[in-house]
Amino acid sequence: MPELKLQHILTLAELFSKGARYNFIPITTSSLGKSIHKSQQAASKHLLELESDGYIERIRSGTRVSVRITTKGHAEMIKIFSTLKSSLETSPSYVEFRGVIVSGMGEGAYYMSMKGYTKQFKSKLGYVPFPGTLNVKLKDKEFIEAKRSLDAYPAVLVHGFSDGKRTYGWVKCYPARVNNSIDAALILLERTHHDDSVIELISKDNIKKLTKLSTGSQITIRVNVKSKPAQ
Amino acid sequence: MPELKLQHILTLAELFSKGARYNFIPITTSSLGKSIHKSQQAASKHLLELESDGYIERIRSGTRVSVRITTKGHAEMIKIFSTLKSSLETSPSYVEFRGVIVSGMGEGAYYMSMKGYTKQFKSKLGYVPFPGTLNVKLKDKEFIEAKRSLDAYPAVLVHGFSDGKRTYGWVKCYPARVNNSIDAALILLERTHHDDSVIELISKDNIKKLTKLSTGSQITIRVNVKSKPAQ
DNA sequence: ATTACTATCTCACGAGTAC
DNA sequence: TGTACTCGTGAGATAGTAA
Repeated sequence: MPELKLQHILTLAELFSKGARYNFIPITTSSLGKSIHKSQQAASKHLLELESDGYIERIRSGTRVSVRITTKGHAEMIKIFSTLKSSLETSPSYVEFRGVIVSGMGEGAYYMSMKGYTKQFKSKLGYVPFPGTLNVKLKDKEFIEAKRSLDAYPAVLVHGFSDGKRTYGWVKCYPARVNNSIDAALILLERTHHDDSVIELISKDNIKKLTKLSTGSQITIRVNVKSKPAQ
Repeated sequence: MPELKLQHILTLAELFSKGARYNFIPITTSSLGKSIHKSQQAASKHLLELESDGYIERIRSGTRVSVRITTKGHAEMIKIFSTLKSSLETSPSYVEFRGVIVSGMGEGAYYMSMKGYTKQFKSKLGYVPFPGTLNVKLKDKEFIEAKRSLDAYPAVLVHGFSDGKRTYGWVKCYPARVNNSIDAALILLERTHHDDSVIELISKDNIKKLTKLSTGSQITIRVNVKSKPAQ
């Protein structure tokens, strides 16, 4: 918990940038005000307060005023910096879904077994999925919303195709982990037959068998989002 | 220049810590208030404002409220973090003095040539100094103050000694660079004959000859302070 | 040209409280 | 339990201005 007032952070940072850590740096309140996008008066007050709180020292030589950051000021800055750093770093980079298994093999299974798809699964995911998708019903709004925002993240794109009679839409695959043990892929279909509250998973193996789970069981799915969302 | 209000930084950092970057995290305003050391009302207002500014999203499921940080919120946090990071990193870690040469060889030269000192100089600095100290008169207050605070930093300590008749005080040596070209050492004496506005330098060679400077010339001395001041 | 005072305004915060 | 309204207080910012 920093004792340094939040509104002084940028002022102190500016002084650091000017090299005021170990040397007295001449500075005017109006130039400082410009740097921190505040008025001259605000800059003056900041210096006054930083000084009385022991974060900086000041020296006047006639008209010139020079400022140096104290050890305490340095320490305080590091403290805030570390707080932000750790809060940014401890942030896990996956999207998690929780829900219950609703059906073993829906009609999705049929489509996903078509040659036009399986060829691409093999080359892009490295395997031909077990014939049957696992459908998971999301119960909480936050997971449904999370599913909606998933397509802002990079995915493995399996293109649609045509078999002469009709066309089949694209499939976006998000490598995922089920119950922190089974590798799978969460798939988003161009043409889905489910509402937003259901997600579909494919996997090399039969997830239900491997996990000994059945319809009604609760499961957790994690999708890694290493990179930043496209924007 | 962050658009994020400064008072929201710690709130947003707290949400990051709770893992709200990629997932909706359930949170109550009172627990959040405690975390940021503000009231429940303040926390509520922060969330409201962060939401309307587009830094977070919220979802209510009945009584439960979940929060997720948006890409914009993430970017803004990174921006502030980078600002602080660069201001801390660009900070040079030396103390600089500027002044004019005032005398070639003062009485300091006599003492510094005594065996009791030269033996230690040889072993601790690696050389026997040129017989003669360079005295530099500091004109600006900030340099005089900088000299005073110098002894908070680690130095090479040359112990005092006695020759039977009298004792000679310790000498603190701060490895330094003159005019960014000559290696030397700024020395602080236990018993000095100068006032605070004069610094003394010793060097392996004759600084004046090497730099072709003479009494009255302006010179710059840098003393590295890699480590943090003792405190 | 400076710095920093005074007055004024805005807004962040907490207390109380409705829902 | 929760959230978030209103209201009062005071801190932070600016304009004007003295020195």
